[in-house]
Amino acid sequence: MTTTPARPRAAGRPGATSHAAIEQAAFGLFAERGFAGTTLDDIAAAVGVGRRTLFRYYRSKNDIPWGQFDRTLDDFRRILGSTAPDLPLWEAVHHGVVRFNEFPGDARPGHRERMELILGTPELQAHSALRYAEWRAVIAEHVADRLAVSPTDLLPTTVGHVSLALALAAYDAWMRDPSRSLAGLVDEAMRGLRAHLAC
Amino acid sequence: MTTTPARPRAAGRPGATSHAAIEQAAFGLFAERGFAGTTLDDIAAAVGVGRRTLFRYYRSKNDIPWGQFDRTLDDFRRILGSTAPDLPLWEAVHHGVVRFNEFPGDARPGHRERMELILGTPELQAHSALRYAEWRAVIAEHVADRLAVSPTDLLPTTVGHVSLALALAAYDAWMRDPSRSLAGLVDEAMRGLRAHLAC
DNA sequence: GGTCGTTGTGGCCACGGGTGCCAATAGCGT
DNA sequence: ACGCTATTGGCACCCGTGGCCACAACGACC
Repeated sequence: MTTTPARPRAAGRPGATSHAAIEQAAFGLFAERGFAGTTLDDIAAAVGVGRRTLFRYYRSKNDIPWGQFDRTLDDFRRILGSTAPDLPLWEAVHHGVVRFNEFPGDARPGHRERMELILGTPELQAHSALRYAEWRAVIAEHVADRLAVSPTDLLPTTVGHVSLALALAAYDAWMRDPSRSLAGLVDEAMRGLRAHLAC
Repeated sequence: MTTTPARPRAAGRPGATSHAAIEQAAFGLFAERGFAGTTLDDIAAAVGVGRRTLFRYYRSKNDIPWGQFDRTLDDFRRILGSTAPDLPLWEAVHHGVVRFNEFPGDARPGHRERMELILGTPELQAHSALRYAEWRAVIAEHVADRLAVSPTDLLPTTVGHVSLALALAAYDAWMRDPSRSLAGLVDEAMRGLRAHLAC
């Protein structure tokens, strides 16, 4: 009889904050005092919430700059899944990576600020390895699917690692030259690699 | 008149332990109770030294499994420097990476144990990103040298990232199948990549 | 063999991230 | 009004890390 709501239904005490509110407060403080110079107490105070509560929204301090990356990975899966199946595999994957890194003009500054923080802070560089592993797995699964092999085989994991390599090289360059487009840099990195390997 | 000793001369109180002793004790405990399950107090007690002293030998707990990687990087630099200058660049780099990962038979078990720990422990996977960056820089410098460009240009950094990608894919496979040779896997990863990119 | 400079040691303390526990809270449906 | 339930947030505690500093042990030199 109940209309079986899609969402599990909202019962119990309402949340005191949101991911968006936390990230906004946190990024403000990071910009002011640096990542290491900002304590979780600072952030909690700025959000107006208990320190303990922060851990209910993010697993760790290091996770805050990444936001809800899980969702982003779902998008990535969808992008790869919608590439033309008759495109050569390497082009499909490359295309997916390029599209994944295309941001609408107004989302740019935010994304850049986020990546500057992540790529410029050693603790975060290290932590990011864990996020990258999830990203690589998405690629490996797509490659394994198209080749009908296991995602843990050498080729799918290799393509995952190499795709990440190109993306990170592009980000490195983007940090040095903000005027370039990220997608263009990923493209250029791929062209450079193919020339390097004498394709 | 003094024979101007190469080493700066040993004065002052002698060290109470050594890197080797610490690593041996630490690896034993890690194998027993896991990395996270081993505290620095445990290690210090096992070595018979104050906890504070451990930080004089390693910058952090995470650095213990990596040993003195700086030295290893010096070797790597030497290996790359001694590749034939008439070899195509990509082959020279690839060759260097392969040789860097060739271990004499008796060094194998130790190296494998070390890498199993590093690659199988999330905290260490994350921390390793910092070591990898140094490793990549060695490659980027070599490539930049041979091409007479800056090490921060897109191509050198791309080659650095991609070389690391191949090495890590090979290590992933090695973890799954210890019977394969690491060098052979790096080689196979490269062949797979070139085929993938239709070289 | 005492004194001095040098170098490594290790205890103490403070800070900050992270976790388990649990009582308090605030909406919902009945 | 009452219970149900999800969320909050305080408290205690562990552990890695770094600053500080007194102290130990050696070589050198007188």
